[in-house]
Amino acid sequence: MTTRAPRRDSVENRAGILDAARITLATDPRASIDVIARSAGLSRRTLYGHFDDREALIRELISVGAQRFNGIAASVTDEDPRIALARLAARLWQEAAHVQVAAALALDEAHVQHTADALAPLRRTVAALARRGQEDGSFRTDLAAATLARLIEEVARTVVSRTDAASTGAADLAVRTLLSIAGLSWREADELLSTHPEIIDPQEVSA
Amino acid sequence: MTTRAPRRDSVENRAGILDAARITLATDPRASIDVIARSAGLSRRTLYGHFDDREALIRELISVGAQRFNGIAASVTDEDPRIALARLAARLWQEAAHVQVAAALALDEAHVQHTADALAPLRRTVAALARRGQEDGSFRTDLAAATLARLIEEVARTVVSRTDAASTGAADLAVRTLLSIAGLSWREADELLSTHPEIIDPQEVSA
DNA sequence: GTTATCTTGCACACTGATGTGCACATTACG
DNA sequence: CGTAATGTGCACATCAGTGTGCAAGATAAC
Repeated sequence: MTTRAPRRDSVENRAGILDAARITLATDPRASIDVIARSAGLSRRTLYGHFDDREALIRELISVGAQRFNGIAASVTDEDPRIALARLAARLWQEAAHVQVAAALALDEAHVQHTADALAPLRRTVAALARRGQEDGSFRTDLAAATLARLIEEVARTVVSRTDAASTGAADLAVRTLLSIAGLSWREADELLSTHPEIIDPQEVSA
Repeated sequence: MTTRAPRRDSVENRAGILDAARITLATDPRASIDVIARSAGLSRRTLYGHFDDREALIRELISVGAQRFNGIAASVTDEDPRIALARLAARLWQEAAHVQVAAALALDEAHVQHTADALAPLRRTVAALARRGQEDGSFRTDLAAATLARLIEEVARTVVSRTDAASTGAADLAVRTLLSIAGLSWREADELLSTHPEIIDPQEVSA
């Protein structure tokens, strides 16, 4: 009665489905199961062997993605809220492939709740950042901290989902936009990014 | 063979359907024909008497809304690009009821093209504004004019569609956000709005 | 090489939505 | 009032998508 180990191809296929779903749903959040399965090189029937439901597939996608995000949020420890925000935006941007689905699914009425729950840690990070930024005078204070945090989230989602991730300078644009929203003048943001070039292009550290 | 004049109730019902569609689709861009018809107090069958198609209904919705928008864009004639942008944002915001559908439909893959075409004049206005703002040094110059214009559009759409239009200060938030995106520091935006309170609250002119 | 595990195609039942035809009732218009 | 124009309910055909059952074939694990 000793259960056999799961087959290698099976495990790969499951991962393949998640990849395909990530890519496909980023463009069209309501792509059919068939399209997803085909784009993973599998049959629709097989997909149902790996996931009970469309729901199940999407929930897993969200959960896995959210973990990634929350991990990134936790990894940003800069004292200066301006730098922290910039770095957070840049790191999330590097995860573009993963971010886009999240951005698309976050608007889907059916998954709003799950997404919100899964991203709670990230949201807390942003909220704390907004508060700190206001306290030390580097962020705008014409909006309540909560409002500012919300605004940052929404604009981040927009920039991520409505920008061609491949285009050059996209990460730069995203970071600058968020700093503007936080209340920095564009010159200030510009100066900040000149002083810390590694934020946008991590490879430049040693250059 | 002389055709009779169209019945009054018929005309009213047609308008009622458009209203209902505007309200319903703003929340859920893929609401069914049945839901729209019912919410207009009519039967699904009747709706098909007024519009050939779901397509036809939506296209008319977009066309009518776009005319409104373009009209507003044309009405903003301030010399100062900062004030022009603020006023444009505020006026569009007052049209919240109409704006929300447009914002929702603009993302719908099936109608992107039509929406884009219909809103071309508004888009041109924004583009010109971005250019002028950069030339006279009041807007940011770290982004190309075209990029800035695009960014303004996208953020505007986000703010409009993701804000509770009824909440107090929502218009204020929208205007401030767009000025930030344009490159103004929040203090500058704050000062601008203090100097021109009529931008956000047109009733205050005589107060 | 056996065998359990996977994949596949096909048929099927089900659902929600679209668009149409038609007969009947209702109502505004002249 | 008479009539054309509208609204309504119902049946129907169609379509796309979901999820399941099953038998046959392929293949990785042991």
